[in-house]
Amino acid sequence: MKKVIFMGTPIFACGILDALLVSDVEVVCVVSQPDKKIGRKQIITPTPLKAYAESKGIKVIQPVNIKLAYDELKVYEPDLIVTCAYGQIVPDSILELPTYGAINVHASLLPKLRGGAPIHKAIINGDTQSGVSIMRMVKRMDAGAVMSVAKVDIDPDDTMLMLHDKLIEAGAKLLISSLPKLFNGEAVFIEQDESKVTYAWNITREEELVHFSNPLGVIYNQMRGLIPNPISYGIISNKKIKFFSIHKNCATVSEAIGTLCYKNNELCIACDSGYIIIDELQLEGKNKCTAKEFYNGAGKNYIGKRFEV
RNA sequence: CGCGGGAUAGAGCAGUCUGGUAGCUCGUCGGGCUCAUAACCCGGAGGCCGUUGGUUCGAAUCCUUCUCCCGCAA
Repeated sequence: MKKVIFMGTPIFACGILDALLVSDVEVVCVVSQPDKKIGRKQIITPTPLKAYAESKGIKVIQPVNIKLAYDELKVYEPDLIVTCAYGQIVPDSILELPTYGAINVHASLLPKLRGGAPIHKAIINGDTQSGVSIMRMVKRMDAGAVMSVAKVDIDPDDTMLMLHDKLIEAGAKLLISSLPKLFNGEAVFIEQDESKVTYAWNITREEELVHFSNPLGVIYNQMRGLIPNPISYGIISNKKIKFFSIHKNCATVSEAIGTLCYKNNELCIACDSGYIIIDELQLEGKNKCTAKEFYNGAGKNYIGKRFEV
């Protein structure tokens, strides 16, 4: 059996690791980012991949800097390195360690959406199709030659989570079907067209703020592209409201843009060509709740007021 | 001790500043109306007001101890 070292960090990587575990290779070691302090209490939390790998009884190492892990990885005499959203640049010395080199599973149709947030950005951009790509790792981020691709359709109402799950499934299948080709030399690597490169950098705080002066479709894409993480928000009466679950309703709008209204038992926000209807939300300082709960309580005071646009 | 909001009926909240009968919108249960309803009308049940100690004739309310939740910042 071929010996594989797997590198990754978030939940997405867990699904890809699963594919390796059911395929005809031996995962000798998992590399993940160091445990980080998370949340208000700064509790040290293992990465999702670390927790998952350990539950499967796989050795996990977490170098602060991957460059320093060369000797540790070398002893495994790997045949292949597979990465997926690891989060550190892996140096050439390590990439050249395995017989078959190093490949990466990336959640976009390269050369589009290189970077750390390809799933979010695909939806925010309003794309109708995305996918996963498996490519050779090189020094530049997500820039290596591509050996296989699987396309996935994005439905108009998909959230980031829905697309995320579709891409895990597609990525897992793609990896399983790609490994044999790689090992028997049938794999064909095609360089990316550098003229068509786009980037999907990590979401910034500013990108989470909804501007209701934007077109309805833009707002809707932004909101669903950030569900369930990191979640979009608006500001009303100097309070922050996070939008956890929403849908939209195209209609003629009589209220001023950004007005919070209650119509037909639904909590909605007036936009240019329709309403964003809120199903679940969270007011700053409060717990997440349904629109109805919000309306029964504190929310009534906000009806008729306007979000900052 | 990073900054701030919060804990009141099954849920979401008001009441706290200015101490004096526990309230609102829902849900739930019962009854009524209706061809019918998640609609409407009437009625009921359901609270140690987060925890500790104090002030007071009297505390959800003022002072105090602790616990937990949330937004931000990292």
